[in-house]
Amino acid sequence: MKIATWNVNSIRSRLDHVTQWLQANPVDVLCLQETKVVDPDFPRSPLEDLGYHLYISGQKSYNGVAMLSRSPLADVQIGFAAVLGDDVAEMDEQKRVISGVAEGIRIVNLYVPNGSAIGSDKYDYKLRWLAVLRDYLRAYLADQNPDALSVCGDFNIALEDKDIHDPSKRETHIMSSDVERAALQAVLDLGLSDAFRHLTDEAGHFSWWDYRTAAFRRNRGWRIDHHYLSPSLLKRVKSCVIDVEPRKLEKPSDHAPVIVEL
DNA sequence: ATGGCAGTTCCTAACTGA
Repeated sequence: MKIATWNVNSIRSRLDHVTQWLQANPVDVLCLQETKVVDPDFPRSPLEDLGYHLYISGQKSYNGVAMLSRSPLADVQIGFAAVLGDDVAEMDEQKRVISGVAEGIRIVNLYVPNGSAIGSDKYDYKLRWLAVLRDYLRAYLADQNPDALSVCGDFNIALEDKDIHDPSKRETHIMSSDVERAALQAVLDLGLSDAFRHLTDEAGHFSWWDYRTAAFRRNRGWRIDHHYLSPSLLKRVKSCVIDVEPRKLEKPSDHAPVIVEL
């Protein structure tokens, strides 16, 4: 089973890239982030014509997540409140969370807040959001027996220095501060492991490159798009690959897709 | 120290992203 995650930076601007990529890489489930479109305007037909079932949660201009699956997903749940109740409804105003079950695996698709700048209001929101995420994933893990939880998406955090082209300023940079890393690590301490790092210790593998300063050509990137697996799934992982090919196209997303095979 | 690139909308300026 292949599951992919890809921040497309607008599904309408990236529709051709996504359809071409799916034809070459017919994964079982594709999780998209930053679709940037309200649900009635989501370009469903070109993706359904490829044989995918669509599950979407979008908003105007910003954020937005979607799941494409070759087989229908069971028990699709949108937002934190679907699991944690109305106490966290405020956290669902930004559309960043969707999940569903395929082949008995609960697949969660996340777009973690960027955080803007350390100490900003958006940064505080990012940290609060990650605290809610921990409660949300704990509930899914408690539900699953045996454990079968796969969590992917754009995490907007690089956990290790080897996930950053230049870690020299990492403590003052958004996405790499100790506080952000600790907040994500607290989530992972529930019992989730990075599929990519399970398979390689190598530095220099990135999933996002700034549009500016020819960052992709110089491979000045960050590895911030991840697949996290519960223990029983980690035993089944065959590969976890970052596909840099779409990043080479004209008008690309600034992120590359990441594919895990179980 | 700054801005650089890209997408979207209240669209030719301002915002958000990372």
